[in-house]
Amino acid sequence: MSESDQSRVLPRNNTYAQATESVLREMILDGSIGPGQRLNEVTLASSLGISRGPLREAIQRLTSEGLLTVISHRGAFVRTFSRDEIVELYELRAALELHAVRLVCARASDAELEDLDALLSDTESRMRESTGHTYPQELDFHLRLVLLAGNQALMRSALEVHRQLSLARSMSGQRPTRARAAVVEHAELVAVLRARDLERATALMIRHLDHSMASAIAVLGLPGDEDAPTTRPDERRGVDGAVAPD
Amino acid sequence: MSESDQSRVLPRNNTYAQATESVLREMILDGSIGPGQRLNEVTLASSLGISRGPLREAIQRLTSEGLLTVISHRGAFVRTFSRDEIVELYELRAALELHAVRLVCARASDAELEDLDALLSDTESRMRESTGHTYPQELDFHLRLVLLAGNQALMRSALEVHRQLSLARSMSGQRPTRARAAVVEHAELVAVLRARDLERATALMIRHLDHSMASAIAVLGLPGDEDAPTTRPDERRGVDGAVAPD
DNA sequence: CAACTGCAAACTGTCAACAGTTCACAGAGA
DNA sequence: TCTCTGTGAACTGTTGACAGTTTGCAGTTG
Repeated sequence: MSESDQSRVLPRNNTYAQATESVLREMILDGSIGPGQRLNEVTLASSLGISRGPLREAIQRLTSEGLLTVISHRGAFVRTFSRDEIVELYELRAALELHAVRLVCARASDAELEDLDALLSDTESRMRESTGHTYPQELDFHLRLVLLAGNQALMRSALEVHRQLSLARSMSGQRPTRARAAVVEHAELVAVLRARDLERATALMIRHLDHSMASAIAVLGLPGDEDAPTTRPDERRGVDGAVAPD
Repeated sequence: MSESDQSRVLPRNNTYAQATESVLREMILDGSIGPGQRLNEVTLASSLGISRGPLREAIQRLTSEGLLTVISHRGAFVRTFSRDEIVELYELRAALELHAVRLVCARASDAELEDLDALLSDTESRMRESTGHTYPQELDFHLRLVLLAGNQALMRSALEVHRQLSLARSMSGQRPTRARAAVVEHAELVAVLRARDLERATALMIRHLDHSMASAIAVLGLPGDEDAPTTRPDERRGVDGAVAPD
């Protein structure tokens, strides 16, 4: 057996069900299907050129990932998110990414942080020239940060949360307006990380996520608190549970 | 329509695929199937009284949950865990539960914390009388704590990690020997939580998880670091990335 | 005796058809 | 006109059969 023949050693990945999972996920995340929309199994299967078996298996996987909701005998729907669910996702994201910051501060090499910094200024300059086409699906800054933490389980969870938030954002047709501010905050974060200042890095990450969450909720507008939309308007808690000082 | 007829309002949960998912998960977690073991689809399906379709859907779900591993054309296997994977899971668990501690400190009512405390001393006394039959699948203390954080997304992730760690532990036939010490540490944690001392609560949780991880790895024994089992024996990092002082 | 080749059994991947449920609409009755 | 009921189309849930792959074993060859 030749050395270059890798098809035997690493798990082959060529079943319709697996391929369908990826394709479907893309269709959901790029808006081809749209939140709340129902997946018609026979239509979708024939349009993908497969039968309903593999399609249903893919649907189960994506349901576990939180991108679909299935109701018995009614079908699978692209998931929608309430305001509260988005807040919950941001809190979960904070849990994961704040821990990632701790791990990165303790483990990442100076070279890795330098790479992250370089990639950031690259993004910045590309942003200045381009007229706002949302930069291609290159791995998001936050996910790169989590990647540097060197923990695959953590990475998997973070990826899942990011996908859900990405879907949630797609519920509004609007484009992100906070991209520029975000890049600045990312740069600040990397700077203190390179100085191995865990305390300030944590504080910056909390602030950054709070801003991001506020923006996401604002752009989505509405669903609001179900029970008390106006009774206690000032007590907005941040991703770490503390009441924002404002 | 009568008021007591709830079957119409909440999503009906009666498909073979969904039921099979629960049954299979139980079989995996209680050791009926055992880590590394292969799931024969035709045997398992007929023993469950269903066909392979719903079974395969359940397998996909449990694979997403990290309890199974499927290899194309070879089948689904109950997952096994390397030493490194267990460390990663404990780090992820730390991310989730440390954040839960923050949220609980900020949000949980005194009454809720009192309930947690009561439940704890209840467990303690039951432990003293019983001769070590692992107390029934009552919701683990840590999961109750996460529940108090009031975040379903966080709870779901924590539950998934706990299930994986539960499976990992089952790789050794041995019973947990650290149960008594754990209960004491739980009590300490609740005490400082009731005092709303976030800093000490965090520190206690980190210590507790470090102990738990050490115990889990010790009881599992072996796989060890692949590359350097003895070259740098002292540099053992804890769940928060810091090198334990010890 | 060791290693390679070819075959057959066992199993997974996929499909098409059947069974049961949901939903929308037409028609009857108040 | 509005509400209720029944019916049928559309769709999901499930099944059994077929196709393709893997794996172990027997036979062969060096």
